[in-house]
Formats: sequence, structure tokens, C-alpha cells
Amino acid sequence: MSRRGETFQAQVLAVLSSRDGPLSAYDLLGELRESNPKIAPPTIYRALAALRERGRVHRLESLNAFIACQCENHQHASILSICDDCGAVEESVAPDLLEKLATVIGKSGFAPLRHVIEVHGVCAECGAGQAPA
Amino acid sequence: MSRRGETFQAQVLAVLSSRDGPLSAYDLLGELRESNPKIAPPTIYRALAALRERGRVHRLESLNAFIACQCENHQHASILSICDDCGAVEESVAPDLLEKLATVIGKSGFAPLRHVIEVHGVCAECGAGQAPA
DNA sequence: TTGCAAGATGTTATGTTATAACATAATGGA
DNA sequence: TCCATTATGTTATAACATAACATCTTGCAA
Ligand SMILES: [Zn+2]
Ligand SMILES: [Zn+2]
Ligand SMILES: [Zn+2]
Ligand SMILES: [Zn+2]
Repeated sequence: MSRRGETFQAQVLAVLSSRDGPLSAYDLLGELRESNPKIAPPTIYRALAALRERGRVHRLESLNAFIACQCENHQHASILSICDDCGAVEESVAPDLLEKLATVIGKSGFAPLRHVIEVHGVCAECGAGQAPA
Repeated sequence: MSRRGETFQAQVLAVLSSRDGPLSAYDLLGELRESNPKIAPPTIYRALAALRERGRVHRLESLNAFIACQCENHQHASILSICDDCGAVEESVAPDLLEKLATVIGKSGFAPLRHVIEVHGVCAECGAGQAPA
């Protein structure tokens, strides 16, 4: 990996880190094009792939979008809470829950490798803002 | 909803039910076009939307694909185990796990509305077939 | 019976997300 | 230096999804 690739990764991570919510690959493409107009989609997807491998970025499968990892230790299975109202995403880590999950699905002999756990709902701030049901 | 819409839904559900693994919307489009060549994407997506509302079909967010619900009681939050080797998908229901999940993410005041839980890995059959690591 | 309102379905076009395929350039070792 | 290897750039297109509007049903009221 050479200088330029690292630069793209750093730029992508910087943009993602500056936001509370997720950005699509094409949102990122727009951002990076402000400083380098000739960037094409594969550049973004390559940077995202490298960042995801290093655990610095998570993909939100249910939104086709990406966020920076909010945790100290990257490289973990995360639980993502997505506020459908304001778009904010929060990350939780719960190894015991993953264990329980492994037990549930392991009954049939399934060996888990990658977890996608995304919960849509309403965050505390948005929930408080409006009349309770 | 009139006769024709119901027919499409029934056809889509029939095709999905006849498979072990997921199908994309365009796979389904191809299937239904065999009997009605003029069908367009919105027809498929409308049928899928109606089936999903009734809990008869689940969307695999991490695959952009769909499966028929395998459970007795539809309308439940499900845990989907996806074999990355053979493509088979199995559904589990675990209310106590969902409760635990609600506890974990509820600490910050988040109110869950929809769960996406998809676990990729290797199913028993595929795991047994090959040398252990 | 006829006319209309409401909603379902058909159709066209386009928006959005992602990757294949190949060209070019940088890097480092023989 | 020269070549092999890997990274990056570039073009094109594949795959997934929906907006927007036209048309057709259906049921009801006048
Ligand atoms: Zn993380
Ligand atoms: Zn919120
Ligand atoms: Zn189900
Ligand atoms: Zn398998």
C-alpha cells in the first residue's frame, strides 16, 4: 500500500469521524471530490474495504451506509442502534450477548463468523422530544 | 387489493418457499417473467413489501435478498443464520435474547422498533464436509 | 344505469449502490 | 537496470430500488 491509498483512507475516516450519523459511499465520494474532483467509486470502496478490515469503519447493512467505529478496541462484533428519527447511530459491545446468540444458533451446528446486529428505533433524545405515544 | 396483486404475492411466496436459500428481487423477477414476460421491477417490490408486512417474507439486509418465513407464527423478530458456503438460511426465534438486547441498548434510553440480526458462518453440513481447520 | 372517487396496477424512466475489467504507475528486489 | 508484484486510476456496467405518472378496476351514489 502506497502513500496515496493511505491518504484516501485517512480522508474517508476523517469525514466519517466528523459525523454523528452514517454516510453512503457516494456521500463520501462527494466529500472527497471537493479536494480531488477526479476520484471514482472504486477508490472510495477500496478505502472503505481497507478501513473495515482494520475495524475502523462499520457498514450498516440495513442502510447501505458507513460509520466510523466509536470504540476503543476496534475489531469487535458490534451492536448498532440506529435512530430512525435523527439518524444517529450508537455502538454497543456485549460479549455475553454474542455468546448467547452463538448458543441459540449453534444448536443446529452452525458456526458463526460474522455478526450483523442492527436495531432500528428511536433514541433517547428523539423519544423525549415528542409526546409519549 | 385486487385479484392480480394477490396472484403476484402468491407466486412470489411460492417461488421463495420452494428454495432453501435467498433470492434477489431480480431473481424473482426472472422467475415470474417465465409465466408473464411483461412484469417490471415495481411489481416484484410491491409484492415483496406486502408479504413482508404480513411477516411471510424476510429481507436479508446483508445480502439484498429475500426468503420465505420458515416459522409457524409469522410477525416476529427473527435471527437468521446464513451459510456463506452453501447459501442456506435458517431462522431462529429467541425472545429472551431480544430482551437482553433491549437491555443492552436500552441503557442509553434507546427504544427499539425493528431488529436486524443476521449471522454469517458455516452450517453444520458444510462444516462437517471439510477438514477441521 | 351511469358517472365518479379511490385505490390498485402497469409502465417508463431514473436514481442509487457496487464491482468487473483492464490500463497505468509505483515499489522493491534480482 | 529490469522485471515481477502490487497498488491505483479509469471506464464501463452490473445489480438493486423507487419516483412519477398513466391506466384500469371496483364499488358506490345519484
Ligand atoms: Zn466498532
Ligand atoms: Zn434520534
Ligand atoms: Zn420468520
Ligand atoms: Zn452450508
